[in-house]
Amino acid sequence: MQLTESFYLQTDVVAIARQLLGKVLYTRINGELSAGIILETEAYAGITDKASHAYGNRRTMRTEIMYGAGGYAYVYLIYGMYSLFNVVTNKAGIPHAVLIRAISPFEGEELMQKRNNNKPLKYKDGVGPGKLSRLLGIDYSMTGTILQKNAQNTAIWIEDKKLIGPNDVVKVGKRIGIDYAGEDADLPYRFWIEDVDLKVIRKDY
DNA sequence: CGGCCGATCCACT
DNA sequence: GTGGATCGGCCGA
Repeated sequence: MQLTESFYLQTDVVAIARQLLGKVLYTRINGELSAGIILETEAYAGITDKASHAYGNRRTMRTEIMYGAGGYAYVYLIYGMYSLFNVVTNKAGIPHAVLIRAISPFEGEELMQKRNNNKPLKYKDGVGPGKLSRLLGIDYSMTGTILQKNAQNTAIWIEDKKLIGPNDVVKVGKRIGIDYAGEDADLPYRFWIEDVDLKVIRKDY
């Protein structure tokens, strides 16, 4: 049920990005649980990918976590105010990662509403990499967290709850906001669910 | 609904 | 000193 180390150690980051659709991303922050169904992802293929922070084998303190083994969180701050959550993949030494771009609230909705300025949750509130981090309580200080449920007060992990139905269609397209990446900006590394069955779960939003 | 633009701060040069 | 894997408010249509 919980995704194990071997899932994250797979070598095809694009395939992993696709497989993460429909999985459930959990956070327990200071003991409080919340979770969302992953609706949109992007693959970042390491040193050969001009859109990746690790392009050209660039190693800095910020990107170092991507050079470790898969199964850890790479979280970074952008535009001074948004924490973007990535899943590190592949074996140690290969800095691949998957950016999670959208979720649909699944568990802990009252808590997420509190994090949403106490405004009732709408579908759009989980769509966008900065927004889903806010709903789940993820911030950039959590970079390096292992993606396994454990006894800690604060943890991040992903479960497969078999939520994908026969009518859920996976769409593929270019990644967002990476115009600087030249020809790599056109790679079909973004995946999202054009959902039919999943809509049942989020019909209240 | 689409385009424009300011917010805000850390890592990197 | 610079600029970003974004967001939301404002504007006009």
